[in-house]
Formats: sequence, C-alpha cells, structure tokens
Amino acid sequence: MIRGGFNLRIDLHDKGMRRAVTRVTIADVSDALGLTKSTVSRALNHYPDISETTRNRVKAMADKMGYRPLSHAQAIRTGLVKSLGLVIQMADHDAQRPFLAEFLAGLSEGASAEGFTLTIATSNSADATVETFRSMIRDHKADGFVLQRTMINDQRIELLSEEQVPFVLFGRTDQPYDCPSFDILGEVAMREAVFHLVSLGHRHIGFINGGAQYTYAPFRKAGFLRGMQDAGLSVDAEYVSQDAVTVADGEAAAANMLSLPMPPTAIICAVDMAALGVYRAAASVGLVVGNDISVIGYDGVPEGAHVSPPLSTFAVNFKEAGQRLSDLLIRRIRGAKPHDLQETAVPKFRNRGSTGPGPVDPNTSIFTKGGNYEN
Amino acid sequence: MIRGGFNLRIDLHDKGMRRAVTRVTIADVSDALGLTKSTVSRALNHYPDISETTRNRVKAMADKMGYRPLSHAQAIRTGLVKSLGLVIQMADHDAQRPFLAEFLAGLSEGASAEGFTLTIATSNSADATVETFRSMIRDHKADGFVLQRTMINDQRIELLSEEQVPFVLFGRTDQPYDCPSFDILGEVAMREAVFHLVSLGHRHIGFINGGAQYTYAPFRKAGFLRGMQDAGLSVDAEYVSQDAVTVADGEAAAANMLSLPMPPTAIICAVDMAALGVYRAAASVGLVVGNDISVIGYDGVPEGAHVSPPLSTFAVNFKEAGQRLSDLLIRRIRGAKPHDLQETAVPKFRNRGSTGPGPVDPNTSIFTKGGNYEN
DNA sequence: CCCCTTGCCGAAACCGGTTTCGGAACGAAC
DNA sequence: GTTCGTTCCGAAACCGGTTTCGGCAAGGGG
Repeated sequence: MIRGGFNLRIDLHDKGMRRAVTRVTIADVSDALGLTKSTVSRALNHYPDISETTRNRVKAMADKMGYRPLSHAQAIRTGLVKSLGLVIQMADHDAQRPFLAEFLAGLSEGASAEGFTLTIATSNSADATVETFRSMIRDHKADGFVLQRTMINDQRIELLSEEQVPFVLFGRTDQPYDCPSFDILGEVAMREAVFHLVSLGHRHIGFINGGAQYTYAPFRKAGFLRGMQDAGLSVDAEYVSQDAVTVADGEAAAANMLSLPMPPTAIICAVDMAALGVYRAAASVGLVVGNDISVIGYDGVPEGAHVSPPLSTFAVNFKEAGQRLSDLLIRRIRGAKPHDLQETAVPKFRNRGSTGPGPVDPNTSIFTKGGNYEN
Repeated sequence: MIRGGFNLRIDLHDKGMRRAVTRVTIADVSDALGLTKSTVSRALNHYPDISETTRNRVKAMADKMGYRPLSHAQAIRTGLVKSLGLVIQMADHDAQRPFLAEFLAGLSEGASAEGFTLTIATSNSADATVETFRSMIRDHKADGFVLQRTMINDQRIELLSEEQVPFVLFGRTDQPYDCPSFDILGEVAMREAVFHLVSLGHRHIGFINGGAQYTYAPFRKAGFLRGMQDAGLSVDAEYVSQDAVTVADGEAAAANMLSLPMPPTAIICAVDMAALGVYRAAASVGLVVGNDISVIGYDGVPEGAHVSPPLSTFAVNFKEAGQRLSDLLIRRIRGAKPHDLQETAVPKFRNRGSTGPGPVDPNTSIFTKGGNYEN
C-alpha cells in the first residue's frame, strides 16, 4: 500500500523526445489519504456505498493534487473512450464546406462540456465512408457517431443499428428506425418562403430542390408545395426541379425555368449554392435579381452575403446544431432512449434584398414586365 | 492458460444499448496457438527475440482471427494513444474556413495511413486555445499536435516545447526553436506575382499584406519587396499595407491606395479574401478588374473562382499540406529529429483573368489610361 | 444480549494489452 | 564432457484505472 511518493519517471519510449512525465495517478491520491484505489475510484464515480464525508475528502484531495483520470485507462474497463466520432464525406460536392467550421465548433463545445472529445475521419465516397465506420467501430475509436447529411436509405444507419453503436442524425430518416436526431425544419422555411413571395405579389414561383438522395429534399419540397397549395396556387411540373447542390447545378436549373414560355417571377432554392447559380442564370438573360426576379435560398452560407444583392435566405445555425447533436449523442451513449432524443429547430429568415415585388399583373411574364400584355 | 474459447459477453454498461460485444483479444490468439500473450505481443511488435517462424504463425493466426489490438489498451502501457491533435481557433476571422475541409481531409488521410486518428477541438480565443492545449496535453488526448496559422511569438509553441509534446507547424516560426514544420513559400509566390505584373507593363504595384501577427506576413512582404527590387522598381510606403484578412479589410486598404494621387495600377494581396475586397473597392470607383486594374491573390479560395473576372491567385494545396503535416508529426512522435522534419512547397499560380496589361505609359495614372497624359 | 441489517471500505481480480526477467534448449568451443 | 553463449519463449509484473466480493463495525429490533 505504501508507495514511494509521486510517480515520477523518465519516459524513454520515444527516443527522440525524452519526455519527463510526472502524472498523478489514482494510487497517489489513495496513498495520500490512507485509502485504497478502489475507494477513491468509487468515491469519484458516485458509487452509493461511499460515505459523504469520505467522498468529499477524496474529491478535495483529488483536485488539490490535480488528479485527472486517464480516459484511455478507464476505457479498457468501462468500454467508453469518451469520444464522439464524425466521418466527413468529402468530394461529395462542396456544399458542406461553408458550414463545417461552425458545425465542428458546436460539436466540440457540446462534447467538451461533458468531457468528451471529437474524433474525426474523412472519406471520399459512400463506400469508403462505410468502411471507415467499420474500422472505427471495430477499433472502438468513438463511443458513438454523429451522422450529418442523412440520406434516403442511408447505409450508415443500417450499419450502426446493426452493430448497436449509438448514433445521432443531423436530419431525419425515412428508415423504420427510431433514431436520435436533430433536424432543422426545412419544410417550414420553404412554406414561409412561398408566403413571403406571394405577399410580394408573385404567383409564378419556381422551386429548385437539393440532392434527391438526402432526406431533407422531400421535406423541403413538401413545404414548398404546401405553401403553394395554402396560397391557392397551382404548381406546374416545369417549375420544379431537383438535385441542384452547386452553383453550376442551380444555374442550369434556373436557365431551364427562365427559358419557359412563362418563366417564374421568383425562384426558391432548397440550397444557397443553387440560389447563387440562379443569380448567374438571371444575369445571363439580363434579369436583375431583387428587381426583375426574386430569389430565396436556404442555409445561410457566407457567400450569400457577398453577392449583389445579398441573398435572402433561411439561415441555419450550424453551431447550435452541432451542440445539440453532441448533447443528444452523449445522452444516447449514457443510455437514454432514442424516442426521447429527437429535437428540431426552425431556420431564421434573413431578408437581405434578393426579393422584390411581383409583376403588376400576375399573369405578366417577367420579360414583359411593365405593362406589355402581349402573351 | 486455457481459456474458454472466444471472449463473448453481453456488455450491459450502458443500460439502454445492451450491446453484444464479442472481441478477439490477444489472449484468444495466444490460446489458439498454444503460446503466451507476451509472445504474441512481441511477435506482433517486431521484437527481435521472436523467431521468424513463430512471428509468421502469429501473424497468420492474428489476422485469420481478425485480431486488432485496442489502441487505448495499448496506450496505458506505451503512453501512445495513436492520435493527432488539432485545435482550431474560430472567430479568429473566417479566413481559415475555406480551407478547413481540405485540410482536414489531408490530415485524416495522413493520419489513418499510419493507424492514427484525428482528435480535434475548437476554441474562441488565443487564451482559450492555450487552455485547450493544456487540457488535451494533461489528459493525453493526442500524442502530438498540428499547429496551423503559426504566429509571431506563438504561445502554443512555447507551451508545447516546454511540455515536451511533439508538434509540427504549418508555417515557419520566428522563435528560436528548431521545429518540425511544413510551409508554403509565400515569398516565392509574391515575387512571382510582381514579375507577372511587371511583364504586363505595370510599374506601380501595391501590396496588401495579411495579418501581421502571423509569421507568413513578413515572408510574403519580403517576397514582394524582393520582386520589386529585382525588377528595379521602388516601393512607396503608401503602396504597402497590412492586416487585411477579410473582404472588408481588403476593400478598405484598396480604397486607400486608389485614392492616392498616383494610385497603383495593380495590387497584390497576401490573402485572397483581401483581394476580393479589392474588387469591391475597384468597383466603387468605377474601375474594371482585369482591365483598369490588375489584382493577384493568394490562397486559392473557391470564392475566387466565382467572381468576375475570376481571381488570379496562387493556389495552396491544403490537402497536401495536411498530409505532409500528419506524416511529419507522426515521424516526430516516433522519435525523428526536428531538423529532419522540415518541408516546404510552392503554391501554384492560377492565371484566371484578373490581371491585364499595364498602362501604355508607365507613369500614367489608371484614371487617365488611354492617352490622357495630364498628370 | 444476541442476531441481523445496513453502511462503509479493503482486498483482490480484472480489463487488454506491454515489458522485464529468467530459464530451457541447443550448438559451439575448450 | 563441461562450460559458455545464443536463441527463443514462458511467467509474471505492470500500466491506471474499475468492479466484485466479502468483512468489519455500528445500529436497530426482538
């Protein structure tokens, strides 16, 4: 039981570094108190069979000595490495790039608030992503995972469910699993976008949806359709397109719509990047955004604030999303039931000037705006 | 020695998950071979006192059984958690945002190639960053750290050196430490930028430097000055500014230069974001970039490709940087000497159209271009 | 006063690996 | 035929924690 004071040694493992390591172990604490390791451990971990006075003595001594348990030492017995995993799929298209920093900040804050860290990996394809998950699960690199960009028929969900590894979705799933999740209600935003445009006098409103493989797409489209229906407007199939997640995609989709006999006077995009493409398409046919044509985006990417006019959009708070996801995941890891771990939020409309009044006569084409009723 | 076959148990730790865990341990392997754990361990870790035949038997059995050592179990003895740490300082200004995804991808690839993972944290201020490092070091969350955005008089370097924790710099340091590092030679780029502009006929060239607290700033400035000197051009102090890292910063700095009696006909920016600000400043005084005024940036941010005309810039390969940094750091962790771990690369010029011929008469102001020699 | 709880803590095993130490087996040298 | 030196592996300690089990002492009930 008596040990020679503190645990001071020279760690020569990495020849080059010759690092002097002096770490306070649980044994140091127990020795200082005349207790055993087990008592100290249980005291610190809130076991009920430790008296309050002993617990307090232990706690006091522990932080007086600066004792901090080594998480990987605990892990070998508890099975918990106190880390949250994130696999970022790159080259997917670059749409996640603008959010990544804030999202990570949120995740990191939420994690560290509970003593967890963030372990991340990247991959280049869906298959590689699944393999990365497999390997991280097998080596137990994280106690649970955050899945961003939830997809329809998501392989990651299947894998993690099967392996019974805790996870939380950023988004909602169509699969019959009861998953912990945090999601932004894009459908609410899209419906609100319609109302905003209708109140400005627009009747012909186009909708450019995002990637059809993501679960957000049907939700946003439904919100758009619901808004149109509520406004008593019909939706022509030609006014709706999908799979636009980049500037180029948005430009192409908008160019199509603008070449229709009766082009929309306003376009709602499920993704800001696509909305930026609408700017280009508009410019190339001589339309001024915010004047000749109205555009509303979704996401709140920083680039949107730098174009002219600045893009009106529904800003998603990615930092908050990260925090909530960390929190939910940690609660899941600690045993909470999926059903109790489902949250949503609504994006905030940022009216920045890319919308304007609709045509005087709602049946007027944008190309004949100003009274030339020849169509 | 004889153990009851594989290690199959039900792990009830997290009440909610009831996860069935069946893991192949080193003891399973040794039992299957009739050897001891120690022999298997040494065989797998290339100890010299294990015969070649035994080593091969062990290896074969290990991967036949799918054995993978648990890194956190190894860590408690070896002191190595097989993880690289990265602390991202946010709100710094958003300049790092565009690179983050690629940079992480590079780091992750480099790390996982050697069986390491990436542990990241974020912080909101320089002080918080240092505290985060302290805590990660104390809890040994990573075996070493990657420091991006090397600063002049960098507190992180002091801390890590003092604590004798391996690290590698993205950038070079002015401090008297011999640090492992990877850096992009911005000075080469800036000098090349000058030559490019001079060859187009420019004589009055402005330089907008980046954040003065970063070590890259003096290098890039030196490159600019060297280029000017080599071209036989003098540099007026009014043509040089610094601390421009955002669009707004760049706009302000450029506005100043453009209001000089003899404004520069070309501006080189140490940071793309600032260059985008130059676009704005130019527009607001009626100058067309690529025609009335030439602009060259540095970094290769995606936004630069979307403006009109697309920004000519020196593109930095952040993914490669990440890979190299991971590699260097891992070698450092394994004991290589700092002196042998210093690499550099040069950025690649992307000529995209934001530069044009200088004035016919080099002494002509851009505001009188076209032959109106009245100054 | 005895017995039985209950509260509280120590002893020891355990988690999954690594590392030290020592000794058996074998061949070479004398 | 000893002796000595290698080669190669087993036994056991160790890393820093957690968890099980059991036992001692105090307190309460009969």
